[in-house]
Amino acid sequence: MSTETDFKVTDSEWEVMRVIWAHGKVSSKQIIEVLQQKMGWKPGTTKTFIGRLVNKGMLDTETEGRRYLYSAKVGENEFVRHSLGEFFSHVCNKEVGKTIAGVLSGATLSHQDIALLQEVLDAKKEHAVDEVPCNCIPGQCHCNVHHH
Amino acid sequence: MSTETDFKVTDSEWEVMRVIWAHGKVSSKQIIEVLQQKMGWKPGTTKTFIGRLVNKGMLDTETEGRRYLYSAKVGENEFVRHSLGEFFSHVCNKEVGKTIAGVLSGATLSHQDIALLQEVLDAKKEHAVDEVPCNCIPGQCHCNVHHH
DNA sequence: TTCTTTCGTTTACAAACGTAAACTTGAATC
DNA sequence: GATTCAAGTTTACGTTTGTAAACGAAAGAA
Repeated sequence: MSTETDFKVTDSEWEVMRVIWAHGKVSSKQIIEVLQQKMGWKPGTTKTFIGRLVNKGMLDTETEGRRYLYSAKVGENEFVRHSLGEFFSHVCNKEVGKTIAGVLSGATLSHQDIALLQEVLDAKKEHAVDEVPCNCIPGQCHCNVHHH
Repeated sequence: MSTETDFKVTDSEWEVMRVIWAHGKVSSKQIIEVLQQKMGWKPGTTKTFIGRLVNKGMLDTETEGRRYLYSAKVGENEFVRHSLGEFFSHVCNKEVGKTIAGVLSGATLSHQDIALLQEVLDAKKEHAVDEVPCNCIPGQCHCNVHHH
């Protein structure tokens, strides 16, 4: 029963979050409907995830008569950004650029996206370094293998 | 005891994988050492994770005398790319560009990285679309909320 | 050859997760 | 008012994960 937002949700819970983010404020009934469609979940299943998300402190609840209206305590963008950051903690800093280039090349992008990316990239050009320092411990990445 | 590579590892197992990728081919002793350092894991803990990775079909084992030398069945890049793809399955296609721009702006990049990214971006410019189609089901993203 | 070290395998066990039914309680209906 | 419905809460239960000790067998040391 932590009151803290620990920012850690499972894949299933993420499905629930997306419905909530999409609506902003939504009843369990609606969440259940959407996920019954997409995931084939029984109402009870969705109820469990909603409950767990409330416990994890990811959701705010607003009483509407007898029922609750759920809303997210953390915005979707912020959440995605945070999770991506966690993801990249598994990757050597030296590789981040290439990794991003990888996703980029696989993504479908609009002209607007490209303009935005170009902008960000241009800004980056200003502070580019000659070599990104490796942030891994010895033995956990190629930059720093302890060859016996 | 699946023999299939299911490409799904936990955070802890990922730590083990990184050591293996870094070395290419490595003994459990070395893995244990590295992770005792980084994670403070007891040898038994690391052994468990190695065993589970073998079961999951993520590792190849080569007998060297009595011991094993472990190596990854899947390359780190391929794996990271795959995992990132899974990650983005939680995000509306429409948002992918902005999301990438987000990580990009937070990353430390080398001149080389930037050159590569510029290249990829330029290539993307050719096939940019006017609007990225939303790939979400109704009710799970802003593009497609079912307003009652 | 016996003792000890080493390394893979088994077993352990609590917490988290996926999946869901059962229960409770206030509300709406007959 | 009794019955039914709807929604949140409890309980359930098998699997996965985190964390590790115990065990067994082979290899090296004495």
